[in-house]
Amino acid sequence: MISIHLKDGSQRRYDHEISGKDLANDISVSLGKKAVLCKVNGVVQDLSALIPDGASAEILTRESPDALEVLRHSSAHVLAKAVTELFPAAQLAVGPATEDGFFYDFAVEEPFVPEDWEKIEAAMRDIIHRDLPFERQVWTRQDALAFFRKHNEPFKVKILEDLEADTVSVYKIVDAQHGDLYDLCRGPHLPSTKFIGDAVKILKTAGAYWKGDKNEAPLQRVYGTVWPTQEELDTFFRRREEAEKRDHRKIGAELDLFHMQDLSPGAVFWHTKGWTLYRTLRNFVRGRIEADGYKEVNTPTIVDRILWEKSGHWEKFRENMFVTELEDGRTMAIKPMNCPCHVQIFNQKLVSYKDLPWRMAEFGSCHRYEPSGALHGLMRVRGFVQDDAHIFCTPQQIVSETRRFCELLRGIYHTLGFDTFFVKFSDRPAKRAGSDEVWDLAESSLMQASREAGLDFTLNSGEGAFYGPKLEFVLKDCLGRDWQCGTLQLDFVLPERLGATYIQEDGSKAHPVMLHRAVLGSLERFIGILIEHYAGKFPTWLAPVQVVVATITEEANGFAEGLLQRLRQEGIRAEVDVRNEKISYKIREHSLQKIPYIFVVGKKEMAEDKVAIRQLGTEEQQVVSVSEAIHLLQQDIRQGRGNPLCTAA
RNA sequence: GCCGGCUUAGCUCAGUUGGUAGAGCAACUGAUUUGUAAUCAGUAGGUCGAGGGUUCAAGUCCUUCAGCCGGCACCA
Repeated sequence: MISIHLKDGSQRRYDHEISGKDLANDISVSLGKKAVLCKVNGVVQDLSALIPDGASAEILTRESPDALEVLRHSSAHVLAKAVTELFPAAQLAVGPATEDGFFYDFAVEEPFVPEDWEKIEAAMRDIIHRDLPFERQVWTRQDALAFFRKHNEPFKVKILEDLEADTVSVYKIVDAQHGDLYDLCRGPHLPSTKFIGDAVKILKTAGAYWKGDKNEAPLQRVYGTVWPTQEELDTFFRRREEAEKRDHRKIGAELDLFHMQDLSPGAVFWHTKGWTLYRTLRNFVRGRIEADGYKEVNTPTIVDRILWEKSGHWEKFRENMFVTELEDGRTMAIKPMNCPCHVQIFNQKLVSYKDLPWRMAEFGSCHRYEPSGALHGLMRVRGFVQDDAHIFCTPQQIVSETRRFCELLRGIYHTLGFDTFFVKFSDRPAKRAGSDEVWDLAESSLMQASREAGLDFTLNSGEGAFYGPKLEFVLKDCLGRDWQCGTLQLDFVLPERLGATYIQEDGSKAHPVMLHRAVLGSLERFIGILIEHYAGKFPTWLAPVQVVVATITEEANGFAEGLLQRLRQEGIRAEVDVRNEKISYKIREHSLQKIPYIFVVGKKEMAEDKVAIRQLGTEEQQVVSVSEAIHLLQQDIRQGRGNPLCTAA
């Protein structure tokens, strides 16, 4: 006996075991054929699934949020069908739903070109309109193996060979006209292709490898997106356009913040305004960490390979390091990270347990020879500065230091305009240093510390650093995109490898625990994120130029210059515009440059020792005395964070 | 690094079937002294990413390399 709760509030009871077909008929009647899926005991199923006795089931339409993944997965199957219709030689690999769409991987003789996208999309629409049923079948693994071998689908065969189950479910898109498509799949799927609807679009194609391994077969991946309604599809594209408008590479050029060029791929030429932003951000973090008990240091950029061999980086990251041979035969590496250098400072004196925790910070300039294909504006560069620090402490201090770090991080993110972030816990990777016992201890310590710090985290299995487990702090920008920035890594390995010790209370020596941590990650990347988060409209305290004094006529030039001096004396980043141009022209130009304030001065203001203030994003003006104007500006700067101009799309 | 695409003036782009480059904005010069998102006129600006090849002739076709873009892989 099961009861089904329908969306319209009514309830249906069945006193016998029923099949999805019964259910579909029944629901079709009661919901006017809108039902496409059911949720049984919280799990989304298609209507062909049997519903066990005593199950609680709920009917879903394709518009239900629970059905979104199914909608996308079914679309991936239709994509597979479209491609096999157009390219009969294509072999199917896998095709899952993604965060905002789906893809399918194919082995094809010729890579897809953009002209193919339209053909594929048209074929998909045709399949959708032909309304072909999805039919679930259960086969023995042996039958499935035989079938896919016979039909020359080697990837499906590989999947089956790796499976242990005796039976597998196979979905068939029934198509008497052009041939059925059988795909190995757990499901669930929509009842038929028409339920996918018209809000579907092929986005792009890309190269990929079977199982993501470049030693395996090369594949062509076709990406698409699909939404329950056209409106949602439109919103999706509007969002992408908004993200494109905010692209830090575009805004960086428009606002004259920085440039990059072939001469040094993956390195930044910071222009004055960008560098001002950079220094402002760095000094802000510097102030926060100094207040939190960190001691800043600075270590060499070029260091003998011996150190990197000891730390283990040479073995693991040799290919990603810039290396130089000296005349005397020594091999030096440009430092890819700061930790081994910090240990050298730690090792320069005899450290007592009383000196711990020692919070050693560095705005460390690092260089990594990243693969050319990985470079992406400021987001992934070869030369960057980390807001790095290493906390040398005792095992007993791990919890309190973790908690302390989380508070620091929360405060910094808040001031920078990010209130939402989440945490990932990454445990031991396959390739690692240190014994399993050490890893057991490190993971449990960090886990406990995270809990006690009140962190809500998700597990990111196998993604830890080679020397220890890590926490990753991922923030969300005002477009809802995720950016991994902060990190806290627990390390029992490096102190031992590099011979770091301190004297314990009983006079014996012990290796300290090392916490690697960064809040922003890389200054370069974080500025990229800030640019996109604020769309270039930085809060006043961060803005490279905070105010422009703009004159209306030449007569006011002297007054404007005087005002400029006064503003600069107050520590305000001010510029003056005395060009022979109309005021509307100047307003337009400085507004496009996202200058937070324009102080307009003409004859009237000069006579009364006043300024007309115009704030970015508003059209009103306020005429106030010069001292009041400075006060208002300083108040805004002090207020720090916040920016009403940063609105989500 | 892999797959695909792209590279023409400072920027955004156009350039027909191969016949030695064009627009808008910016820049510069002059006029204009202006009241809150573009004043007018004129001038100048290009080894068409770099190298090699095909051709009477290459921005256009072929090829090698570099960089960039979108993914993949990588990310201490």
